[in-house]
Amino acid sequence: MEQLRETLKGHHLRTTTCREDVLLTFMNKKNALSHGDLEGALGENYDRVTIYRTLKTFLEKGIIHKVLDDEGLRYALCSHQCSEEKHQHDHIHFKCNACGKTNCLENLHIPHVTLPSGYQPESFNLLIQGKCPECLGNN
Amino acid sequence: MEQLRETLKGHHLRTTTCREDVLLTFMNKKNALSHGDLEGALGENYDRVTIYRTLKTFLEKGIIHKVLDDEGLRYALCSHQCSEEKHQHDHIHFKCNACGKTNCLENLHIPHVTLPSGYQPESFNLLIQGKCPECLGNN
DNA sequence: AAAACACTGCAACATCGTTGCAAGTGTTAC
DNA sequence: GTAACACTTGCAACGATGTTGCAGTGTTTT
Repeated sequence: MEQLRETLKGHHLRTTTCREDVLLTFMNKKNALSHGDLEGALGENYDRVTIYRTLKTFLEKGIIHKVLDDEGLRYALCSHQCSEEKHQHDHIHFKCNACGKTNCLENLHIPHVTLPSGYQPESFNLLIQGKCPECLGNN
Repeated sequence: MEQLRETLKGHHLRTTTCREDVLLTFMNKKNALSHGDLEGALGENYDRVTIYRTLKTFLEKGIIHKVLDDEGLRYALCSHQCSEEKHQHDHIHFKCNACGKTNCLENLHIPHVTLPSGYQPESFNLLIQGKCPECLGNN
């Protein structure tokens, strides 16, 4: 709980109950969350718009990042310390086609890809879809 | 023009002017297109809903596939012959942050990634963002 | 304590995508 | 060619998603 406040303070944000709750939700559920997920979890306490704005603020400050799969947009906590100035997001995300959850695979990096000449890459994002260990275990 | 009809026939679809026009638009513009792009190009001739349904049908039949970047959902022609039964889409997409266009890089494949044990991958999707040759040339 | 600033909720709006239904069109069989 | 059928389209309505302006409230700073 103190840690939450540290995180917010560290990114120059005021600690409000909404921000604490959103951050807490991200830390409890470990997978990526959509606005709808958060609204489902916290919607009785906070306005839809406030949740949108909280996500936008967290994005700008580098607390969370976007995660994309074929179903749409979600968000997940940044693992390495990102800030407003610098984001480091050459992520691998894994989406399970059985349970539908999407996670960051933290400790992998994306192998080098040789692009055709003339292309100047700036960021990489790999989405792998398949079955996650938990779903395979339940067969 | 005949080729269009062949493509539609080959996927067991009736040839209608809307489907021909949508297909033609994909073949002329080479980058990935959103529903909005198509509505802008063809909206005076066809209803919004019809375009949505055409995209949905093309997706199901394997004529186009989804392309995701940080801005949302687009569609692009399938290069290899996909069908209703089988899609092969381990794609690399390049999105230019200057002009905003997203393209498939056809001739590259995604290098092998070793996943933690327990994960069973089924498909791979790599999005690279940066600057495209055309935009770099204009500096 | 007052002024400046940031956050929230509400209302309204814009965009995006879906569904049901009636009318129209392409395809097949004769 | 024509009739019957199934598929496709346009319209209207709806739901979901995301944004903006503004007034009220709470925080910081001095």
